[in-house]
Amino acid sequence: MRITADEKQATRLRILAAAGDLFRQHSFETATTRDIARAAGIAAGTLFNYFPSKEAIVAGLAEDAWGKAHARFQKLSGTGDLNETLFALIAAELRELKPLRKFVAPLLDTVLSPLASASAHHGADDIRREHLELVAALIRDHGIHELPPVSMQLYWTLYTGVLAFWAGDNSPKQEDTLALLDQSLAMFVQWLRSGSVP
Amino acid sequence: MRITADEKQATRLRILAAAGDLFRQHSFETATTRDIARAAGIAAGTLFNYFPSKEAIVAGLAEDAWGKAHARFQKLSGTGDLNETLFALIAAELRELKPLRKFVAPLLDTVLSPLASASAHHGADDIRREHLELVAALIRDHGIHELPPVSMQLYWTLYTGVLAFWAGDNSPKQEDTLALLDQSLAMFVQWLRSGSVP
DNA sequence: CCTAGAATGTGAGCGTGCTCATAAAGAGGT
DNA sequence: ACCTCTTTATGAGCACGCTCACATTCTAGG
Repeated sequence: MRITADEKQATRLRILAAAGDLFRQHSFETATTRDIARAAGIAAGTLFNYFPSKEAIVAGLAEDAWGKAHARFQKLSGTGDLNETLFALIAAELRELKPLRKFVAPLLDTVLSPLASASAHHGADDIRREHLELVAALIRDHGIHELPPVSMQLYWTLYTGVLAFWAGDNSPKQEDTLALLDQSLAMFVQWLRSGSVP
Repeated sequence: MRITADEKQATRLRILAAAGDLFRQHSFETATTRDIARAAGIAAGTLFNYFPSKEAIVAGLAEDAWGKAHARFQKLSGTGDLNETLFALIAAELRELKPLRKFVAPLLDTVLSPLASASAHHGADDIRREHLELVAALIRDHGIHELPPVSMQLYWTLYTGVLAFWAGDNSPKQEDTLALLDQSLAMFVQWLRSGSVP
């Protein structure tokens, strides 16, 4: 049984589409892997030839969204101050992630504290690395070259905190999240500057 | 079948002790609820008359530790500045939580983003409320009365971030965690002051 | 064509956390 | 003593995520 790369890619996309639909209609917990497999037209076990775990399916959906957001951000990357630039980046991410808002929580538990778990989670780790490299580059571009050692850990904590809040934010247009994001970045950038000047 | 409150309390403590031992010997995931029940001398189902979920057992262990830490903190609550006071509080907590360090991670996933889930998790929610009230009181005691609206959300994000780091910190005496805690509090307090002065 | 071998699909089955109908065991009234 | 009623303990059983021995399907070499 040999199958073309096209067919494999098609199956992968069918799984992602089916999973997205079911996660939206039900929830991450109530949509079972058996349901997803049936909706994608494959056997229950086959699902795990494509994704090593249920969470990895969400990571697959999320990776797409993050990729799109970064592509879009690179294009209109203006020349505001650091605050505004970071805000624009994360706002772009939230925009792309919006369809996944209700079921990204499982990912946060996985992506969150991975200071010890180097490459435990496959797709999720890439998301983290890519985002952090992008942010580090932006910080450098704005003239801050000597970061306090724990800077990026602190940044990541604040970033995931905003995402966690956003996932449960029921204010009209998730405007409460934007307020929290604004304050988080203000605090972080102020601290960055005060730490690198002396 | 009626049982004295003493017997119930004794069973509860036997469960907590057995669970603590097994979580330490194995891990949160590999120690099964059946194992815990057998070690406590009860049937598998009886366990769930005492704790609504496996995570709730960890919450029970943790609640004890947090309580002890707060009691100890109240006694030697000196009159340092806000930074030092918060550092002392959290350091006291970490000291008491140390035996649980390897398996508190499941709690963080539960306690972490609970901005939406009002009272979803029983013991865990109490831990959060108690800690936040204590911190809010300390902030007030140090002359800061008008908190920016998202202050406590930001604080909680930083606090759980430190705990998550600590849970996976393999540096000699978890000294890396203390460095992160120091910086986190410095950033937070600096931001608090700059926000409440104007 | 045929056949050997490799890659992928399949679903029965495992161990898990947790539930629920039922059994067992007191406390209180007569 | 006896019966009733309430509370707790029990373990068979459920649905889940995931695994693995096997079936199935295609390619390649003759």
